[in-house]
Amino acid sequence: MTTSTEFAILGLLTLKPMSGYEMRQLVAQSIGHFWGESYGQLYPSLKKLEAAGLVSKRAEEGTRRDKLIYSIAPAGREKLQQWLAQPPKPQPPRSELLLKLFFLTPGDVPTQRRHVLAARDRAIEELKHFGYIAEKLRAERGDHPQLQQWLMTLNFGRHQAEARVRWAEETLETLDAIEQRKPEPALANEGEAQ
Amino acid sequence: MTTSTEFAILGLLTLKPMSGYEMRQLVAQSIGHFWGESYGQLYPSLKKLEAAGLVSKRAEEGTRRDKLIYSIAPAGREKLQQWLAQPPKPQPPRSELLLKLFFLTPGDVPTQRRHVLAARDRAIEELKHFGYIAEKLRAERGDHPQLQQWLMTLNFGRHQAEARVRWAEETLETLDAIEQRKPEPALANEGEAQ
DNA sequence: TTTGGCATGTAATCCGTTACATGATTAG
DNA sequence: CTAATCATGTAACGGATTACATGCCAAA
Repeated sequence: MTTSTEFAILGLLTLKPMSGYEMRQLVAQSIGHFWGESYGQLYPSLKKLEAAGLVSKRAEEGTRRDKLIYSIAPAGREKLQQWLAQPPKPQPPRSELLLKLFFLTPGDVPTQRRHVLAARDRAIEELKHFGYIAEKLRAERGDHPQLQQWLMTLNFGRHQAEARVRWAEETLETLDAIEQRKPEPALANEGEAQ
Repeated sequence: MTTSTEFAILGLLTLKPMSGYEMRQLVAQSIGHFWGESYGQLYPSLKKLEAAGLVSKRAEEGTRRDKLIYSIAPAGREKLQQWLAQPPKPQPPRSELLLKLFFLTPGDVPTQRRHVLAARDRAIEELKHFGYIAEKLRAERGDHPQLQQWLMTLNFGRHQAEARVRWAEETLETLDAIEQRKPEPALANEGEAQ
């Protein structure tokens, strides 16, 4: 069986032959916003792929420690193509943010606000980041045949982030309205004037 | 150590005492769009929570097999409150859809279209579902103190789904434009008329 | 009578991160 | 000299799903 991590590796190797170390770097820069891979996953997977004849390895001696450069083999290309054509399986969602908002005490509006605000700020940061990457791609790789696809995935992230900002702003208004309705959570030393 | 699954359980038990089986059902209906739990996770976690004194168990004999009803203990409530106030940790994203779009052959626009279209349809379905749930909640639980929070989490899902629809529509246009630019992938028996 | 829902649980397995181990090279 | 980066790997652990095992009751 071939896992999605292994297919991700095969995909990366269609860009160019590279080492496990380079892969990790490239993942972080290019597909980091929708995919992650750790060394603990990469190196064993590369061994498996080599054993299965889907990639080939050669050593490149450099000034530092020798690199092990992997290339995708014809069999690997074929398997990858088949996989790419299959309908992607949706990953099960798991949002601690929503879990916390769902279960917080209704009266504890301040904590709800804090969480929503933090989420909004994160989304805004992401938005900036996406804009920056898109710029850079268009400038430096404007001729690459896969540029459109890269921009598609970036756009996905952008739309998602924009949605989170809108949601957060809307939710903050709701929370404000709630706080207006019951101004004070009845502290012990208040309401004495009455 | 207490995991997020265990906190989810504690959260559920603030709604009402219930059995592991009921939890599974309730999760699927209420927080299913942002959280999942399986029996293989629930039952062992309940044991752990009971051993830690965070929940209490009693048997309820009914007409069917005896149910084991769990309630949240004061210590559990306290731990939960602390956890709810901590900033939620974002889950690492992993989207097979984007991975496939990223690595597909640039010329293979039909497959890209298929994936994007399927994603759009799924998002539209979700949208309907969210609308239905929101209606139902407002109608049947219009008085519940946590209604606003439930609607917040639903709204999150709605915004995300709307964003996916927008993204898909935009992307489909891009793909159409690409297909226009190179009308035919040069099939063997075409262009003969020339 | 047999299917499906109620009900609890365990075992196998997968997928993934983190920490650890090692060691060379380079920049400050 | 020392911290960071390059570079490869393993081991431990964690978190979660799936499949399996069991069995009762109700409805078709």
